[in-house]
Amino acid sequence: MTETGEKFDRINAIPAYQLVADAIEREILARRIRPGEPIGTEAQLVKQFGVNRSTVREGIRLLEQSGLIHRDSGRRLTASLPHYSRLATRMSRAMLLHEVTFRELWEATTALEIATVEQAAEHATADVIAELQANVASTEQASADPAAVAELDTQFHSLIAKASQNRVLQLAREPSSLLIFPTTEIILRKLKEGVPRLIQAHRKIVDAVSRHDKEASRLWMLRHANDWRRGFERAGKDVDQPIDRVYMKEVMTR
Amino acid sequence: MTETGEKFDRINAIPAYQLVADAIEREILARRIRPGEPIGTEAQLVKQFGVNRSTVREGIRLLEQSGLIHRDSGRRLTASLPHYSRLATRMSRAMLLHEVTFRELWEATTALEIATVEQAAEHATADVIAELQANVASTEQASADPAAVAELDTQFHSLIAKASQNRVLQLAREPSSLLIFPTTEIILRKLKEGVPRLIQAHRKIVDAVSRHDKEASRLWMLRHANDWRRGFERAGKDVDQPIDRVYMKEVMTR
DNA sequence: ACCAATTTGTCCGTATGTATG
DNA sequence: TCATACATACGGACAAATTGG
Repeated sequence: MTETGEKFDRINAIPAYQLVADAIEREILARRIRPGEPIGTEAQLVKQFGVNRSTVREGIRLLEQSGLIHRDSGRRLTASLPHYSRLATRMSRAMLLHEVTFRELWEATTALEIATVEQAAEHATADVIAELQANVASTEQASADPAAVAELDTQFHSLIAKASQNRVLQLAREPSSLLIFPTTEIILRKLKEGVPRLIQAHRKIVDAVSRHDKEASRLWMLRHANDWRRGFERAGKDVDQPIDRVYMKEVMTR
Repeated sequence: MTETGEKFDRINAIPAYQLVADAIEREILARRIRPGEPIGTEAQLVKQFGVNRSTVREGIRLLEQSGLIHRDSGRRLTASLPHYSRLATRMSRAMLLHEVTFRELWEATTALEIATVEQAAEHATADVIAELQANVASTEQASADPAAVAELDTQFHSLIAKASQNRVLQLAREPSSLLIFPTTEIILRKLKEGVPRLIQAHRKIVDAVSRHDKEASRLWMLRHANDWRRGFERAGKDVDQPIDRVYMKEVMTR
């Protein structure tokens, strides 16, 4: 394979479409093109890069997927901030393909939710607290409908993340939460006592957060997480099995 | 714009290249194409989808970027597991573009590293512990060279994540660690006492993990994190400023 | 180690639908 | 309303690289 007296490195010809994508990406990351600004039309890019139209288009597809560019009202290509949800969805899919277990998900999610609620207790504003209270009220109203409660539970934890005012935590918690919260519905459907316990935990958490009580926030989030895992086990699921893809339809569809 | 007596919904024509990408993605996510299996040649896809080759190629670019498909040694397209590092890099870039602050990064990273080291204390095997000990020994050897120490520090925390045997934590911690660990070098360069303190913390953490002592692991990781933040402040940086893109070159280059 | 078939990378030209001014 | 610009999609072509005898 490799000759003894090699003098030259292997030439790795990078495809032109990749170079096009790299060039545009560099401009955006270096902030020479700001989010919201137009990239230019395909014809302009063809002229600037000196490659064919098809090549430019392939390059654009690469960036489109990563969320760095975005076609505005159908037409113009503009630079954009990659949105969290998009990235989170990809991460979730990767986790599914890697067949992670519920235990792994639970451990990570618990740690992240606790860290998040502690920050929420520190930084929550009146606005967000009002939203949280509204959420808890809605959950009480919907307590007979497991699907609605599960949906509101997901929203509750997103609001806590919003209250934390920490975008890194928001970003880090989203992929696992996307995977784990759908199981809430299954748990609630099987366990009668699930809904009242969930509502109590949520109410206590909102109380603690609104009092800026970090310790109580942490404690109730921990209890909430433990309930959740116990619910999973009592629903007859094995925490060491890969999470069931059957229940994850919502993650698979874009 | 909208007429009063509308009978039909707006037709949103999804581009053909997008449909091609979606179709292939569905097959992979549904496990009808397993990771490692070939997708087929472009010509075959042209025949199956009944679209032009350029269209197929654009669709392929979308999947290529998301990591679901991969060009093997030659040119063949095969399905693949999206690798963590690839996704983590994208997340890191998103954080940079969103101009997150060091404080946000520090809070999230601290929470994640502590959760990770606790799991490591529970699940670490002899193999990984040996790797950790080797890492600490190397760090002691290299203690005069801040760049080398920073590099080994990053590796140390990756090994802790490996020891945790929790892939979700591994995935969740990587984006923020990619951003925060490069600052280590800057801190170490400015603060003489940084290196010995880092080495001591690492040694204590390895000790605690190898004794499966969760409490001690947590404690020393927390101290390590606090050192780090104090170092950042003493190096004259403001924790509430967006992280400096100047120091993040390594994240920007693929 | 050579050769033929296949496959990818790139290019050209063209047609069509549609958003914008 | 209409003209223009632009993105989408198609068909065909050729050179270089890879594959599999």
